[in-house]
Amino acid sequence: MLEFAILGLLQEAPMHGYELRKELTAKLGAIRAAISYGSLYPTLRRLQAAGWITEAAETPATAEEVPALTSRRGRVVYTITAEGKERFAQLIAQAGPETYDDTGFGVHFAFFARTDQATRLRILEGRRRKIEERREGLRDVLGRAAERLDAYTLELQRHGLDACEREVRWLEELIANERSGRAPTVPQPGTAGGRRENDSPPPPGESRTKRP
Amino acid sequence: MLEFAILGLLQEAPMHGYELRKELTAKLGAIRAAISYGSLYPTLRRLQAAGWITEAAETPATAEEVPALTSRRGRVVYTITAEGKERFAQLIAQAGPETYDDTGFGVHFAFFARTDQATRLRILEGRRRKIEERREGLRDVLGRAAERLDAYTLELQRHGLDACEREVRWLEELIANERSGRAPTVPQPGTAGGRRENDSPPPPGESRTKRP
DNA sequence: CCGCGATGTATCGGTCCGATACATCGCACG
DNA sequence: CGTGCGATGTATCGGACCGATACATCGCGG
Repeated sequence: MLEFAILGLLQEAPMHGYELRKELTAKLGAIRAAISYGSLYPTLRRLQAAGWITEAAETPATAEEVPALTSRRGRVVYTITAEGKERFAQLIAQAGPETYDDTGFGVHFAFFARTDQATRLRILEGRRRKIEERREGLRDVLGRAAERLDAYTLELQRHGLDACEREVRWLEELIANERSGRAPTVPQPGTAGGRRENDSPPPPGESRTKRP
Repeated sequence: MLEFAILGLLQEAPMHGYELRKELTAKLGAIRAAISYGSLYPTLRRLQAAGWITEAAETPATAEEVPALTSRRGRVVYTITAEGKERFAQLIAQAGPETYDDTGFGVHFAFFARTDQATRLRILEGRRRKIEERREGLRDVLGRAAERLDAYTLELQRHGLDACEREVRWLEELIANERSGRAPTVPQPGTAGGRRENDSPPPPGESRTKRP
């Protein structure tokens, strides 16, 4: 998961670790708290060893020398390689079961702008299926095993069930949107939120095959 | 977290691993998928080493012998000890930061029936605070950094923000309920669930008269 | 009689987290 | 003028938890 997110982010710009974490936190803030350095740095090292990214110590630039004295520990800037981009595309294409759990889906969704429509659709439907299963499980418990559980546990299940139903509806909207027309956002029916100039999406297809 | 949940469950009845997992899945189904055996068994071993639980191989009962031949691997039944109950009470009392993250809160909430009202209130308020912070973070991103993010990422944030607002409202209700009156459930107008002598939660624990 | 799904115990490698350590920089406050 | 403090920045270590896997028994239907 982290590998996927890092590869995705580095396609937008080279970054150093701290920056990467901030961007990651901003982009994934809705689904997970904050990436830990204890996973970030080892993963960066792993990616580098695999050849997906390269790391380069930031040079003091035009400043002649003065490397002595406090031996300033320079920031390490990571850049994605061609193989890394390939790897990212491959990770998008193959959707394993982990693609549909909470974190996996969230991360994939966050990079939908770099995902082709067919894959988007596939992931959305897989996620819906998974949530529907969870929903059925909760309904079962609330129906059949209700008297075995205490009031607090039941309340928790009810809240979870509600969240499931809500997410299924959200996914339905996204799927419908994705199928007919390629609008990326769900139009908010109730709350008339301003800015409707957003209906024309920036991603007409994924790859802005950027020319270097 | 797993330690907490196991200790809590084993206070209701002794169980073997498979059963434990099923009960755990039923009780926590709203917040996490399913406990893996890869964490369950090592944790049981750890708890046993610490003296919180004891394990006993299920004897073939009255069946004289026949231990030979296929050497049936008996089920291992785990029972909580007095020290284990003490440990559980201690884990309830001390609320660290992990008590308020998604999983931690869910597990604590699932055992609210064994938690005193003051602690329940403290946990609910801590959780609310945490969710409010997450909500503010999302609002910030949606407000200030909106143009830096693509439409899909924004939609994800919106959905997350909605979930936060909903959870805060849910917590508010629970807190209000907890404060005035000791009703364990949000007043569900429709379902008149019998037994209202339940207003005093079972702190003495020990309810299920399990008879082998 | 044979497979297959449920029951049941257990390990291994790997991902990720939380705590911790250490170092630099700019700025507000006394 | 210094002094501390929060943001920036890199990095490691132990531990929690997961997913895959292995193996064994049991009842049931084909």
